Amino acid sequence: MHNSSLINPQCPIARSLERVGEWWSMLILREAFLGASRFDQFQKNLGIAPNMLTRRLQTLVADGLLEKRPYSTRPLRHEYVLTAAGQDFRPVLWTIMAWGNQHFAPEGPAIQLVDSATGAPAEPMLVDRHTGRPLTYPAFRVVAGPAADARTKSRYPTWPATTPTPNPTESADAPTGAAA
Amino acid sequence: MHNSSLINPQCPIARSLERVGEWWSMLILREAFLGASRFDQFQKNLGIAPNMLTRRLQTLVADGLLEKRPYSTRPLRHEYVLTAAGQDFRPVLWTIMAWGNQHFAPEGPAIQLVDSATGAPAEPMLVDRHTGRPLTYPAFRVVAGPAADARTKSRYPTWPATTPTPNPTESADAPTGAAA
DNA sequence: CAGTATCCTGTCCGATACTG
DNA sequence: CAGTATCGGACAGGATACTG
Repeated sequence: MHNSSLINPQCPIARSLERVGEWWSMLILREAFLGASRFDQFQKNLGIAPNMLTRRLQTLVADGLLEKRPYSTRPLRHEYVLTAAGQDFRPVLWTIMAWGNQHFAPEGPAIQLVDSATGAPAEPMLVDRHTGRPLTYPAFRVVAGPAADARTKSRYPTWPATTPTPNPTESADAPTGAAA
Repeated sequence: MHNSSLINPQCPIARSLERVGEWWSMLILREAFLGASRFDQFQKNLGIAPNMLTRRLQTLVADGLLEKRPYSTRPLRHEYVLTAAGQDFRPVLWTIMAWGNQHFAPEGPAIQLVDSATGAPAEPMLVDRHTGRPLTYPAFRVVAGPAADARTKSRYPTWPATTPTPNPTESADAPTGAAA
């Protein structure tokens, strides 16, 4: 999408999608996590057209997920390495991978997470970093945060649950409370 | 993308992207988690053109993430509810949300995860479901799984680390081992 | 209210050719 | 090897009109 977060410019999901929503972007990041850093590696491993690779690489750099830095000066050559923000995308990729394995890999996983030391397969699960409690629904839910604007507040409950101004179209069919 | 997993048809990330890679798909799922189920709700909350909504809803139903079921018979009306596979997408959305809040919300989070009972903000972290250990890199890594084909095996290390047939283009610059 | 049908535009993307 | 330039096709997506 071009314009994107027309209605919910604040939504962190929409904002993330603006950076990595294009099809190739996530796959390029996947390759970066795999160890690729040079133009050629991305191109061969992905089978992406060079002009598209250039474009996606540029936007990823512009968005601060990859850093372009010279590894040779004569001739001038660059490699593309993950920034801290890019590195932080790893859990997202791992979560997506787990979801894909769960539902779209009837033959079993083609790739999977394992303990590097023992090789034991690991299964990703979300917990709260502070308490360690599993992040399940409806024990946890998504609510408006401190920076929420009026529109966001009207669409997401606020906490504490002071019967937030309900969205008329939704209040009827969200019995236990809505999330995400 | 149309054709998509040209080179890595096995990759669970690519397979996931085939289902939810279109821009609107994830946002529609976000709305579904928020409680939306009717055509009108999706349309109003997203500001999406009705024909696009129809298309995306159809693919999501076809892919088994949403279920279309009648809630009225005269006139015939349908609602779109999350299937089990759709519900399982919630951790993905929450992880993306956390990443977006981390890096693209300088003003603070507009929405956030909280404990439904206490309202205490929660911060998602990935752990292994079986051992509870934090899924960090490089303690954990992505390797070829049991269903990996030849190409996948050549691109991902296998475990135990019997010096997997290294990808010539990558072996040089992946010192500690590559992941994801 | 819950969509379907039609038309149009933008751009993602692939293919190919070219350059230092 | 690491890209840039150009061309064309397919389709996502928007706008609008229409229906029971």
